[in-house]
Amino acid sequence: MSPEHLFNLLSDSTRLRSLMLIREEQETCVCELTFTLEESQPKVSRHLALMRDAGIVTARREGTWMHYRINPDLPEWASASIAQVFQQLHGLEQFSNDRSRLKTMTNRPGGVTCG
Amino acid sequence: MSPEHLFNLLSDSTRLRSLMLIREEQETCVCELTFTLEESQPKVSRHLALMRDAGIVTARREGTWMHYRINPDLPEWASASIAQVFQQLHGLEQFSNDRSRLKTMTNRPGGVTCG
DNA sequence: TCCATATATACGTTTAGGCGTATATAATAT
DNA sequence: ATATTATATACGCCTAAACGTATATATGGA
Repeated sequence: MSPEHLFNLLSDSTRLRSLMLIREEQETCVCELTFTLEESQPKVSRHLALMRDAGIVTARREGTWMHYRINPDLPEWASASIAQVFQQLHGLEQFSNDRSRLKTMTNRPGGVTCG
Repeated sequence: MSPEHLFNLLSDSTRLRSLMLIREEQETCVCELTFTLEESQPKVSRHLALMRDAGIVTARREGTWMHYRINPDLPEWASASIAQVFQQLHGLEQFSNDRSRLKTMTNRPGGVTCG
């Protein structure tokens, strides 16, 4: 993955907000993202697929749920850039609002089942 | 400027390479960028105009030359993100090659004329 | 005034990318 | 088998954005 490609993925609102939540929560399923972003399920899935295909996130199935997390095997420049960027964006209102909204969600699927 | 917008600007190769050089050199004129990137003058100018319009770089005229530098008045999250990202990308071959090529350029217009 | 150099912009074309909607797949439960 | 829930993908449409080429603007010098 080239830097240009990474930044292109970060340049869409749905993807950036999703990624911020995924990172915050370690792992997030599609239904949590559609709820939080208030976007349609196909829209969220499509954007997650783009990030998955690019290798920026990985997917894990648990029953009918798909849990997404940031790919732990990203090249150093990529994971460091993401980590630092997200630290800078964390305080912005948009992302703060998203985190708050996710907390209001009921019936969230359980988190990591062990390791 | 939104984070999405910033990342969109960083997602094009011509803009990203230009910005890396501008940051490295503090200030860079259009002719230095067209020489280094081996791209057409209109193409480089167009991309610089996009970054200028977005407020990510500023332009300073000196005779017929236009010198571009990173806008010192960017919001904190933006300037910090750029600084950290660029630190991570600095070692990548593409940008290292660009820096080397710029050094081979003769007749470069003089740098900052004072302050 | 006329020319050369450096840079910017306009125009038309082409491609990439996002969207809504419909539908397909996958797992689970009845 | 069928239904339900969660997710993914396909299709057609529409807009944004990049490109090459031509041209306009701006500065400085003869």
